[in-house]
Amino acid sequence: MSETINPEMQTLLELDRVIHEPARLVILTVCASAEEVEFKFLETTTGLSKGNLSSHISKLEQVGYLEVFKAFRNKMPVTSFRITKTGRDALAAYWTALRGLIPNGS
Amino acid sequence: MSETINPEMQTLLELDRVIHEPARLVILTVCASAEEVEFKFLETTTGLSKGNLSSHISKLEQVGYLEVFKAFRNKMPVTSFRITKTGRDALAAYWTALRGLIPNGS
DNA sequence: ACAAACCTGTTTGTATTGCAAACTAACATA
DNA sequence: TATGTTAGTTTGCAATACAAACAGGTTTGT
Repeated sequence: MSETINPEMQTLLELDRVIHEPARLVILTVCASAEEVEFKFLETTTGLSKGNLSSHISKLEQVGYLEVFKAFRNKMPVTSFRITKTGRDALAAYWTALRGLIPNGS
Repeated sequence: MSETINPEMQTLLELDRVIHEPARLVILTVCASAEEVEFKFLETTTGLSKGNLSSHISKLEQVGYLEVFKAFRNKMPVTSFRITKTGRDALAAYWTALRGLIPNGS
């Protein structure tokens, strides 16, 4: 009945959608490159608007890819993030999946 | 005012969203691998539902990445697609962009 | 001849996103 | 006091993704 579905297609269709969103991929990548990252830093390095950044971060927190730390510095709120092991693994898996999908030539 | 934004981040955030959607990436990839592709073939090779497939194809047609040909075979409607030059170029550009983004190691 | 089932797609309705403008809250400065 | 700044969240809207329902026609069975 059902002809076989190309496994590469399957892989593509099963990509982690949380990470696949470019804004979140950027955020997660930045977080993966440092122990701990602050909101303001993310804002400037990514160029995302505060609101957009805030909601994408919420999503990443929801799914457990990021931990959020709230504190005060000079009496001002400072929110920081750390990527979790789950998040790091998910990111690695995403890149691995993509690496397998990209065609060689042009 | 604005501290510089990492150019790799920029690249990521500027990925062609039409192609970035996995379903459409699959469709376009299949279409790029053959002269002409039929709806039914796409349905079975991609595993997408008819409705889903239909609307993604509409989108790809809208932006000029796909041409649509309607005909009848054995009295039944048969819809076929060809990737356009624009579409092929966009797909190549997408892969090129990604290739530059994927980290080497794990 | 007639209806039930099937084929090939499209349209519709819903739920989820992505996004930035508007907002909150607290501190700084004049 | 009031005016602005910093740091982030919430709200509201537009765009998307998705599958269920639908449409138009053909074939099969009786």
